[in-house]
Amino acid sequence: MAERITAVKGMNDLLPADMGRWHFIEGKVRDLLGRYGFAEVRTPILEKTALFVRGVGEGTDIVGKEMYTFEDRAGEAQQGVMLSLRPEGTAPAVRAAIEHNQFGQEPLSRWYYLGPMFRRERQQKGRYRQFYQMGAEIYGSAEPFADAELIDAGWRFLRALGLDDVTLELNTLGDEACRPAFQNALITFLRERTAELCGDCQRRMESNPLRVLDCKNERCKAAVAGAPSSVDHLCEPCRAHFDALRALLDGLKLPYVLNPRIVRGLDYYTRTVFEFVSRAEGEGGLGSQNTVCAGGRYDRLIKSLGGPDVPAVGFAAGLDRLALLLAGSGRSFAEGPHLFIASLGESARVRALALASELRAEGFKIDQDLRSGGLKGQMRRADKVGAKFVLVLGEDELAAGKAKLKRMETGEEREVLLDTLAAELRACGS
RNA sequence: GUGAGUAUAGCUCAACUGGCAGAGCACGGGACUGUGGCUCCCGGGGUUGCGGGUUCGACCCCCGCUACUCACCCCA
Repeated sequence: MAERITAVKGMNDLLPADMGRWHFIEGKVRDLLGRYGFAEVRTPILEKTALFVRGVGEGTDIVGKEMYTFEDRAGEAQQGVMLSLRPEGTAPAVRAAIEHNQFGQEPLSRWYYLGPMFRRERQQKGRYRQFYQMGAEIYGSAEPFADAELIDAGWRFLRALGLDDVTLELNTLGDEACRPAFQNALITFLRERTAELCGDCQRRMESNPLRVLDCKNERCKAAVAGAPSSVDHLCEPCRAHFDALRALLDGLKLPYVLNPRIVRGLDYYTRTVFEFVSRAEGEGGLGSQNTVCAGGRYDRLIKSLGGPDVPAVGFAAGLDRLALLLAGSGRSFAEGPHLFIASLGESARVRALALASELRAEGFKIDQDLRSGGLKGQMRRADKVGAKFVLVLGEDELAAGKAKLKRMETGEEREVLLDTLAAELRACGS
């Protein structure tokens, strides 16, 4: 036997049995975001590495050590260009918007994307090297109304999935006017308590002091309990923005908790940041990877990527994690056929093939067993694939232009004319 | 990148102190000649992750490797 070639580490096959959940999630993305006026954009999976270095931030872990990067084959006279599999969706969407002059043509745009992202991390529950993200972005409004509508869209999306134990956590990071002062205050505070911090945090103090606030170590948590909060160091415009957003969320009856420990891992965020966190625990939960959707405002990103000075706010949701939550919910997302046609005898088989084709053309989802076999086996098959109805087509029925239509759920069965079968199925509410 | 745990049938797991590798589910068939689910019966399926060592004998003990899982880190 030849040696087997297996999938690349951290990259999962989504098998047909999983797709019911995924279609459900993707359907809700299109439905919900469509209602809010978001239009889909699809960008390439491969981008120039420079896009992420500039857009996401050179110092971030994502860009610094998690990207799949390689040199493109060199052309005739030029050097190869460094390319990367996209690790996130915002920078590519912004790149496309700039490239196609979206900002020159529409002062306000709502875009969403959906697709695979790649990060070379050590995988664990809900964290894979190829994973799927949906993201929504609003370009062109600096006002808190944009933040509020976007958060509302994320909230309604998660509710539409039936995820009730998800909570919204909110924070603000300030902007270039007030964040430096806050960071200085924080660093001063931390320096006085260096001895109480874990090794990781002593390192983070210099590299990314905000992260110390997010440490799970109990001693660190205690040490930073009285740390300065970004909310207390906001400049006047940032404070007004945050207060207005909170009032708008209250008006939307959208519950949230303030969490000063939320810090985003991407450099481009300003002002508003938020996370939707799943509180489900145990088998159906997500363990430590429980942030299911997260985002914030990034007013400087478009300009820093060479576009006009246009403000933006957006979020991304991890679809693998949502699928995991749905899988643990015990709900069924089976996509069974309307009708399974069971045929007996060669001429009935021939008729069944044509009948299936006609009904499929009418819009019905039809299944049949393509192997010859007894009625029992075909019934079992129909049950297994979750068919709502079974049509039993034998030689006797065929001669009379009839067949028996059985509703699987109740077992009731009655004769129907083949000519009126489509109308019958429609009437049955299938 | 760091730490811990696990590895036996497609899946979930058994197998006493080292003594013939098993069950449930799933799959196929039958009980029921043209009626699914429930029940009962039968069946196919295995290099016990890989390599070495100890032993009369290894799923079991020892060493190495690999993979996976969870956690840290990071993030959605």
